Amino acid sequence: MSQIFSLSPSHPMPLYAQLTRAIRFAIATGRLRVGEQLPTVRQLAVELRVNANTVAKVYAELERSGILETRRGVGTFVSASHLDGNHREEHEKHLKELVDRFLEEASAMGFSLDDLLDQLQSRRKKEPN
Amino acid sequence: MSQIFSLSPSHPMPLYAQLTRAIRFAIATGRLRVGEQLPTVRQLAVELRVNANTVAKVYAELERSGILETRRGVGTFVSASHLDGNHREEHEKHLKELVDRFLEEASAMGFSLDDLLDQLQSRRKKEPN
DNA sequence: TTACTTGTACTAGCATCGTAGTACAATCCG
DNA sequence: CGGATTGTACTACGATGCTAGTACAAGTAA
Repeated sequence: MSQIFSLSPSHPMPLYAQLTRAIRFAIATGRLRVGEQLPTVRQLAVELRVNANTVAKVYAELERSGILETRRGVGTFVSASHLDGNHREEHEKHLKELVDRFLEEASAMGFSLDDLLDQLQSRRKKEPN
Repeated sequence: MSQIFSLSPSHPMPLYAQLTRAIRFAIATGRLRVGEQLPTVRQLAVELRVNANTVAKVYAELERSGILETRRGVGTFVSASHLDGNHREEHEKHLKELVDRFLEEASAMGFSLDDLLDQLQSRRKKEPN
């Protein structure tokens, strides 16, 4: 179990945000499965050369989001609750919010909804450009 | 010419960013037309209850982006250059970058490209929801 | 030239935020 | 019980970033 996640201290995005995103991504893509245990806060802190508190904050935040569960003295695990209907609704809401922000930013840059759709469509097959 | 732009000091987005976006938006939507003069840095600073430097920074940044032109002792104006081919290419590049960030964030949240497309498609006619 | 208007440079203060350090609390397991 | 392991609370430091203040520079117009 080496090199689970990787952080870039030089990157402008704060460490805790990088880690949050990495964990979410790992779960979303199935690299971390429901019920699986995550590394200990101290363990992960050492591996990532980061303070234990930073990891703890991330775990706590993800628990509030309902995608992790933590039991003291035992560890932190991938929760199953993010699969049920209630959380899927929340998830949908987050998608809407993300798209809202996206549209706002785009329109401030002078792009129309169709510009965005075109650009997104062009990503369907080919990665490059 | 009152209430050109409006800023929310309480909003988490910094004032300069709010103003930048507002100006870009005004130009993109035609509320500010090519060649039109913007308020003086001091004028606008007073109206928005903001320091003149804040406005100046925004004007300077927008000039670097090529969408404003400023002449000392005269004022600041909407540039015409953002219409020509060269700048349209830059603009296209920015769209790609925006979409890149968007896709990254979305995938970290577990959404697929198709999820995004669906959500965007549903915005085509109706605003609500 | 001189007074006036415009944008600009430089600085400092202030707030916010991210991270680390240290000490604490809950749980497990022998 | 008692040691070990887990997550947690609290604090403080450092860095960054935003904004304001003040003084300056460049251009205009009489």
